[in-house]
Amino acid sequence: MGIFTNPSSPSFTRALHIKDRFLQSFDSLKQLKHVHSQLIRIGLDQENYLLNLLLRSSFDFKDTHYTRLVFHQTHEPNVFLWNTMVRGLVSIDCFKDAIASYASMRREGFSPTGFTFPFVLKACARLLDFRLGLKLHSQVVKLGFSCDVFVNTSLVSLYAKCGYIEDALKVFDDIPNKNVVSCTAIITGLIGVGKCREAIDMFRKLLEMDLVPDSFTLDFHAKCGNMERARLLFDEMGEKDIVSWSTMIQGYASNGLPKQALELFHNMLDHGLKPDCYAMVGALSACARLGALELGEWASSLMNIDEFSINPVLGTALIDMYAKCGSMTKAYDVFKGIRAKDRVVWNAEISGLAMNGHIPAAFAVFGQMQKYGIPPDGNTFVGLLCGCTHAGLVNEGRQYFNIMVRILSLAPTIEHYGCMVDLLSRAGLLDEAHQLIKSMPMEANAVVWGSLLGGCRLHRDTQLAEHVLKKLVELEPWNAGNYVQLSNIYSASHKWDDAENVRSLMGERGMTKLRGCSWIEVCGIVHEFLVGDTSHPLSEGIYSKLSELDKDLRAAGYVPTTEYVLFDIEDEEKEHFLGCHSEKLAVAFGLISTGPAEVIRVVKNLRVCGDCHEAIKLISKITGREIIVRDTNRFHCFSGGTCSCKDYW
DNA sequence: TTAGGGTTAG
Repeated sequence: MGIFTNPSSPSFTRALHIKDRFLQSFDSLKQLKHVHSQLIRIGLDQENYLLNLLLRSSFDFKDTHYTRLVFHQTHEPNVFLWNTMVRGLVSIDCFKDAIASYASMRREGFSPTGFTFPFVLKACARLLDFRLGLKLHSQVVKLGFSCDVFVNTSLVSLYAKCGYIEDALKVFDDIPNKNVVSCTAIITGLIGVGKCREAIDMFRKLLEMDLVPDSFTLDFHAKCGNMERARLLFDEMGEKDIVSWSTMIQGYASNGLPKQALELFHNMLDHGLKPDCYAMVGALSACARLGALELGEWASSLMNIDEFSINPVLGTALIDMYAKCGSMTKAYDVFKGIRAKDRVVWNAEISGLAMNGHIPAAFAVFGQMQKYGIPPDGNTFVGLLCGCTHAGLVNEGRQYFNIMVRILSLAPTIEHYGCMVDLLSRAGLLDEAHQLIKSMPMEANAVVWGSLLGGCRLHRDTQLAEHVLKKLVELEPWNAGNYVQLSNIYSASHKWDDAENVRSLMGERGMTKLRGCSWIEVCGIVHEFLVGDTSHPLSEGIYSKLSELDKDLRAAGYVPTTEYVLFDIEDEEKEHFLGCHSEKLAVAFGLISTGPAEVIRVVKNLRVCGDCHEAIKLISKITGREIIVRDTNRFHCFSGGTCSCKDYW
């Protein structure tokens, strides 16, 4: 007889009160333990119903020591308690323990219910234990659960995850009352084993029967890059679950729409939903793209900090956010805290250090990675080679490339060749870079040719540049950037007519240059500036700060480097044009709107201009401020009149 | 009077 069947019992009201307490969530394990002590005090600590609620809540804090204590203090556990134990262990990723708990339950003579199997089958699927799966399946049949849609869906998922799609299909076909969840399981299974045609056929069939969840279709549109269509569907959805929100946020972030991703993230919070791991990764990757450190830190604070140590995917997203915001000290703290560092975690740290110009540290972390026995992969070497490129370390780059190919037998991808071409081109070894492109086992893409073109510009090789440009135009005739770079080369060599011809060609083909744009985050708000922008509410203050700086800069010996201007116009006009490049506007805004000890962090959508680079170096000296500019290629940390890139970029 | 399967990430 349960406590709630007898309202006249003196414990009834107290038990009801405690039951209500369990309906609310607990902020800490301490609060939960307090309720547990109340149960003991009033003599209800053997009341299985209440103990079950306590056990369930205890898993929220991932403290297996305490959950076991609660379970083992029960004199006569019932099947509900056993099920909660198995379910809880699965929920905190302790799959082997969950299976062991199920085995104990059987040993103790308890017969599993329809609720037991989905939990234990999930543990089995996560461990990819096909043999155990077969045993469990036979128990399902023996105990008469072969018509239960929940149990069968778990079996479908288990077989599919283990790669036995035929068995999964057999179970699926026999489900009498298929629903949206069981259909999702089979489509995912088909995609997982690469049976995409079958997956699409199934998708179509189920669409007709209205058995495809909206979150699935949403993800489909997002993965195809069609965020407008995804948004339409999302807005039409009545009940939006956490998966739909996360899918949308992630979709925006991975389709280059970080502002929309963060807007939706805020929206989700306004709807009273707590972000899950997926939404968090989406939000962090949006912040990383925008270089929005404050926003990224705020977002991460919405989740228990331990989660970032436990879940390496979350940890990596946070490392990446800090790295892309130029805050490697914090990125390193996160890196150190991650308990089970997989290869991706190590790679993120190495790439972060490399892109921030901490090259010896990147090499050292690589050394540690090897010491811990984590085998590097191609991505590890992309990070290392990028580091070599930023520091101009040609010999080291060649060595890493050789280690990768000759010692580790890793096949270089086009990205590795791209890094090597970049490294050689920047160092002025243009012929060698060109030869490398010709010897590549695959066709060079626009990125590889683009690196060589950048080298041609840096080392004033107009002849090779013309050749490269022809290749680039073939590969991507729509890309205005190629024309602009050639025009830059001609302008810098004072070949104004040639420059004009290229620009006319652009005009004829109806192309316009991607406009320079910079962002700066102040008090959690991202401010955007275009070249010559006067739209900002504080525009007057920004321009007056710039003219004030101009005087100080000239007094400090700064001469505008007019060769960075594209057009053949008068020097005075060129200077004016340079004076309002987006990165300078963002820096000036940072100077007037942040405290004197704050670091100014700017992100630019193109490479930082050479003149701005010189000017910002001096601005950092004159104002005594640390200024970090992230461009499409690397970080420039300006301090005391110098830049971390040592003028090599 | 208790609870369940699938989908979204670095």
